[in-house]
Formats: sequence, C-alpha cells, structure tokens
Amino acid sequence: MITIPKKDINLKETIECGQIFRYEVEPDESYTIILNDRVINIKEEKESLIITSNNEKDLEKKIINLLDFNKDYDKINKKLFKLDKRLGKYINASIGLKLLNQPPFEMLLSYIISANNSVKGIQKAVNAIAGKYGTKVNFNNKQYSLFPTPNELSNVTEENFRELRVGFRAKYLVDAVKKVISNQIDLEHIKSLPSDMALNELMQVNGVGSKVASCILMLAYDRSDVFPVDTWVIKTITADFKEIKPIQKEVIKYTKEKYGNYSTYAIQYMFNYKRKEAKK
DNA sequence: TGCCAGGTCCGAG
DNA sequence: CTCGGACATGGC
Repeated sequence: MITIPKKDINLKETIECGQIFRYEVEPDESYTIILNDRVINIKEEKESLIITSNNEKDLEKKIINLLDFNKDYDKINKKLFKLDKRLGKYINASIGLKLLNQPPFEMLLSYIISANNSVKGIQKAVNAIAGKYGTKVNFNNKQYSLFPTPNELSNVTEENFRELRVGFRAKYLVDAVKKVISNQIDLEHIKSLPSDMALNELMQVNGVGSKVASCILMLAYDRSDVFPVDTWVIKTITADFKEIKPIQKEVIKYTKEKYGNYSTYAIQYMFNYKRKEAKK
C-alpha cells in the first residue's frame, strides 16, 4: 500500500467521465482499475489517495503518470479562462478532472469500438475481449483479466471478435492487430511524431478516423493540441459558440487558433459539461 | 418500440 | 470534396 497527496484531483469526475473503460466502483466508493500489467485500487481520502495493487513495483510512478499529476491544472485552467471568458462555466464543471494517460494499444482498440457506440456498450465489449484473451491476475481474492497484448490477439478472427459483441467493428479490430504486429503501425514511434503526423499514422488503420485518432493521441500520448470533436462538442458549439460553424473541420480550425496548446482541455471541458448536463 | 450511442466507410453527385 | 446511408448491438 502507498499513500500519495491527493492534490486537486476529483477522482470520481476523472474516472467516470468516459475516458477509461476498464474500472469498477467498489462498495467503499474506491475505484479498481485494470491498467496495463496490473490491477490497482485507488481510494480517495480527505487529503490523500490510498493505492493498493497486486504489483507494487514502481506503483507510485505509474499512478503519478496515470493521473497526470505532473501537470499544473490550476495553471491550465487560469490560462484557458484568460484566453476566453466564456470557458468559465465549462472549466468550473470540470474542476479536478484529469486527463488520464493510458496504454496505446488498449486505447487503439477501445476507441475503434467506440464508433457509434455507447459508453456501456464499449465497456462491455472491451471487457469481453480482455476476459477471453487477456492474462489473468489475482487481486483481493478476485480474478481480473488484463487487456491482451497484440500477440495475444494475433490469431483472433473477425468472427471471434464478433462473438464478443463488437458488431461491425470486428473487421477493424482485426486490421488494427495485424498492422500493429506487422509493424505497419509503430505505436512506440508515434510518441516521437508531431501530432499531425501521428494522426495520419493512426488513421492508416481501417476504422480509425479523425475523431478516434484524436482520442488515442489525447489519452495515450499526452497531447494537448489534438482533441476529439464528437457529438457532445458539436452540441456545445451549437449552443454557446455561435460564431463557429458546428462541423468538425471548422471546430478544429477555430479551437487550434484560439486555444493553441490548451485546446485539448478546452474541448474536454466542453464535452464533460454537455455530457453531465444530459445525464441530469 | 424506435431512437441513438465519444464515427467511419463507401459510393454518388 | 462534400453529403447521406449503412453498419451491429443494446440501453433507455
């Protein structure tokens, strides 16, 4: 067990805003997250986070990275507000929200599945894939399945994926696995690419368009200059940013020009605000 | 019951 | 290049 200062994170907001799919809420309101090579439980206390895992090697480092604790969100938020006062209400709806840093391969497959799907549907499919093909680990007397590696999925057919209720996206998953294994897509190399080239690299995979590629870059590659423009963001633009045409291309252009290297946060706050508003 | 979900692909104009 | 329909599945 380790304890780290909680800082300004709102754990619930961060975990439940739709950016991570493989987690469970425990009876004590802590979160159990399956991250890469291990299972981690995070419990929020008044001033700290209590972390346990089946594998405590480098655990603190992994948590700091996962929860994006190396960034100063207060500074980011102040900067955004200065750039555009209208962002105030969106920022305030997302205080304590951190953009998680997650594994590239898992994000690639998860967001392929996300296309025209609901968060619940995505969670089901991703968990089914892990349950069937991922390595099993034990934690707190329970068995969990890690997300499979590319090799563990190398022989999975379109039909196999379809059995796990991924629908028409099955062929896209097969294509993604194939291109990762054959190194047609180098997930490691993408780290060193500028964002526009990284987007193009990811979009070589069938089923990965601009929006999905942006999600992957935002969540697995720590970019703050790319951002997904989805249905919720379009709704926000339509409602509150009437000078922008509510179509993806125009929103991207405007956002980059106005918010620059803070674009990702601005868009994520808009997304979160609108999605929360709809939930009520 | 029918609509829609953190879209993308494909073919037509 | 832009636009509309198809696409699997399940929750509400």
